[in-house]
Amino acid sequence: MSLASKFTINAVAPDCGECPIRATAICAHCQPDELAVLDAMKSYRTYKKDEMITCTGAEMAYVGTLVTGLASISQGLEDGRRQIMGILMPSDFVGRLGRKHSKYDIQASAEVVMCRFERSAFERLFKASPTLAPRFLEMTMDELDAAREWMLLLGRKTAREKIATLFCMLGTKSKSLSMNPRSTALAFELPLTREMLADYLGLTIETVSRQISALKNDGVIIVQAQRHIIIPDLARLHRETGSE
Amino acid sequence: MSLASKFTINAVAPDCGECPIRATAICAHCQPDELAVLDAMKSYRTYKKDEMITCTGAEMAYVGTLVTGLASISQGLEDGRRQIMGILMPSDFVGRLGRKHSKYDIQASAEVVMCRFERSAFERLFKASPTLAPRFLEMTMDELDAAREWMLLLGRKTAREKIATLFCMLGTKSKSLSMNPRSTALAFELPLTREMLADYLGLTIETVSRQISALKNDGVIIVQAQRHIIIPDLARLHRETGSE
DNA sequence: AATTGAAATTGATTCAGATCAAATAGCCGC
DNA sequence: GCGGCTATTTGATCTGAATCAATTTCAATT
Repeated sequence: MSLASKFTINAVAPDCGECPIRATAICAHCQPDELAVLDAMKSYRTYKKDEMITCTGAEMAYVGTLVTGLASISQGLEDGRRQIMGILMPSDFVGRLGRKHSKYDIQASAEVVMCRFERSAFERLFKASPTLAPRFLEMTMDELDAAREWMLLLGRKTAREKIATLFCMLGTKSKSLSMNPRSTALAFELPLTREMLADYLGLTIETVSRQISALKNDGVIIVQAQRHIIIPDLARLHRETGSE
Repeated sequence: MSLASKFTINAVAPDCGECPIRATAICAHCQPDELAVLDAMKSYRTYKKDEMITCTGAEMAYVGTLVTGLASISQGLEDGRRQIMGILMPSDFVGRLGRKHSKYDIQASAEVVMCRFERSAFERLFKASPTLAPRFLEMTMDELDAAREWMLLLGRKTAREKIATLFCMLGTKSKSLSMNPRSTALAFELPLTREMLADYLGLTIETVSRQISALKNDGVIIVQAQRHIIIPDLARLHRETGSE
């Protein structure tokens, strides 16, 4: 059986030892005994693209880790304006401990597999565990740093700088994952629609589209098939971000 | 000796039992034995108005709690644009555990007294303590929620809504502290200059000033002596925030 | 009370990004 | 390969907030 079918089709929870995000999720530092407890508690669930994982005010029966796919955390104003506060990627944790009702909308933007734990049971284990809390704290502090970096972007950067900053981040991430980190040119697949980009960057889709075109025309990026972005020179792109 | 002179003039650390923020700071849940350790470790330091408590890239020898006064956490773009990511008030914690160098500028906006701990010693105690980490996690999650709420404000609210949202928050806080929470009218002292308001809300000082004047002309707020704000009707102000 | 300097307001104008409105490009099922 | 989608790009115009430019207010000092 392929990994993909194991994780996305059957939604049968495989052994934690085979989990692709074992080293980076909330369970990263768990010892075998704790892992066995989590293993027994967990259940997998698949969410289709665009399905809501939770929404503002809803009771959260489960917390858990995003195993595969992509999701957004967002908040809306009732007139339709929406701001995405974060993009959830594999190994990110979903659910705020100690809170019964969600403050945010969390929506799958691609098919998602979650490794879920019943919330109150998880909270009990969390209190007793020597490894879960430190890892969770670390992850929460990283999220806080990311949120603050985004506040600078939302409050003070121009539309062009916003796009450049996001592409620079995605490029840097793809570089760190790539085989050949010495090469200056690099590429990545944009996992977000123009609408999500707009809601993430505090812009409209039209402005997003125009600024991507402008960066393309200026040779800072190469756009292939709308979603495939090539960065010929990351340092050049970085100079467009307004930072440092 | 008055409390004020104890905390702001001599900067001699008083006993934790007398500390005005004992119940809400990171030490809130400490038992007497732990408190004694913290008591022995702590030192007080005063920062003058506008003094930098730390700045981006600087090594943080100390972490600690803001006891009195007010400070801002901010990040700047080298062309002078600046975004305030948070306002630190008494009982807020300063310093990110596990990080040697500050990512942010932290500046006193009024005379500040900090209750400080040598960073590495505090981190050692933190790992061993049964009460510090849960409290710190709780505080960090609250900061993350606040940051995300601010992302919605920065990315999607109009200038008028931004001002209304901040005033509504300050008004609500002052109401919860007030003697007479039943009264609909309430007042507070704005602790921020127009420049800080602008850097916090992602606006210019001119726009801040214009929108405050507009809310005043529309009877939503009453402004006395530039910094003293009266809210005749909190529900009316809330309707201007764009939320809910 | 007069002086001074910073903080805040107000006015005139500009401009970046939003809004309104087509046109074009991909994509899926048939 | 052909409709019928939806996503995206591009164009024209409008507008909210920024910028530029004076005042005015206030607080501190003399």
